[in-house]
Amino acid sequence: MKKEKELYRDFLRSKNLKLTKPRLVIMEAVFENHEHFNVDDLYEQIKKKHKNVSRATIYRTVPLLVESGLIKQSLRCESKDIYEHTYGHENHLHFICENCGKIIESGFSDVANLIDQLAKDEKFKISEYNLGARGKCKDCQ
Amino acid sequence: MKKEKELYRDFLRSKNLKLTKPRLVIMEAVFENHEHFNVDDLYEQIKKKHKNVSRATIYRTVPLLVESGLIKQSLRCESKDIYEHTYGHENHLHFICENCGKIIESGFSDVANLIDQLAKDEKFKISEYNLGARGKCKDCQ
DNA sequence: GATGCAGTTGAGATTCATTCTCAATAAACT
DNA sequence: AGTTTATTGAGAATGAATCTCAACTGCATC
Ligand SMILES: [Mn+2]
Ligand SMILES: [Mn+2]
Ligand SMILES: [Zn+2]
Ligand SMILES: [Zn+2]
Repeated sequence: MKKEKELYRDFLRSKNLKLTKPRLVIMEAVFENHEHFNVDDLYEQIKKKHKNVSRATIYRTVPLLVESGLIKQSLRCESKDIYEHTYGHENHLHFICENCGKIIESGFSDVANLIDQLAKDEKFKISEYNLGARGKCKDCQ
Repeated sequence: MKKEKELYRDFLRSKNLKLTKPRLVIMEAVFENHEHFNVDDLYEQIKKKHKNVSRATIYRTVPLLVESGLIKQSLRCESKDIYEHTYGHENHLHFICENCGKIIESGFSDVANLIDQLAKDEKFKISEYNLGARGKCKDCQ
């Protein structure tokens, strides 16, 4: 079984939640592509494969995927919360173009090291970084 | 005249916008306290001083304040956009406690320098940094 | 300090992402 | 298979943010 499915199943079990068909379909869709996505993107992607799941269920499942550590919420874009699967991927930061909506990924570890130091100074325990910037991509300036 | 009012007036003039009473009331309210705020906070604050301004006008004015450089949008909190006046203040990043909601401010420039370099590599023009982390403050661990 | 014009306001309607409700259904365990 | 308990889908509800438009106001000009 794929590592992420195992992790998901164990996570659900640990919370007395059931590994249902919709929950599996959603999780698989999330790992099917490597783009950042919002709930509606996911809904359409799943619909295209004729494995329909309601929006309500996607809205309910995404927070579970976040809690399980498989995906992370990213900077919001066009008034919608966006996510990306992060399990098995390097941390990185996001540059979001305010004009065309494009998301550019960039390095992370140097920035994270610096912030870790600042957090340490404040005795703050980081659980999730929120790092990026808005602006104009090179095509939109 | 206060420096920020001057800057505001010049900004408005440069865009052929009028310095109206509501716009002035809102700007003054923003500089009256040093907390992070959302539109509703501002609305209530202004109402308390009996200088009522409609929510619609606040929603219309806040983006102008952002564009003028007097305030910045910060990390959103409880599904609402939050802001802080930044004119005359050092840039800083935010550590948000997931438990008690406290916002801790910390240094910035080293982190910004690093990110500036990464953005330069991508030919990305930053208009707004979005830097911080969620986690637990020292009192909540 | 009256006039004209373009930008502005407030109130309420509207949009739209997200959350909620609840009756019907499915997973998990014995 | 039967029992229990969580889950689902459809649509209603919520609420932050935006839009509409008739009445109003800042401001430049005379
Ligand atoms: Mn990413
Ligand atoms: Mn701050
Ligand atoms: Zn762009
Ligand atoms: Zn705390």
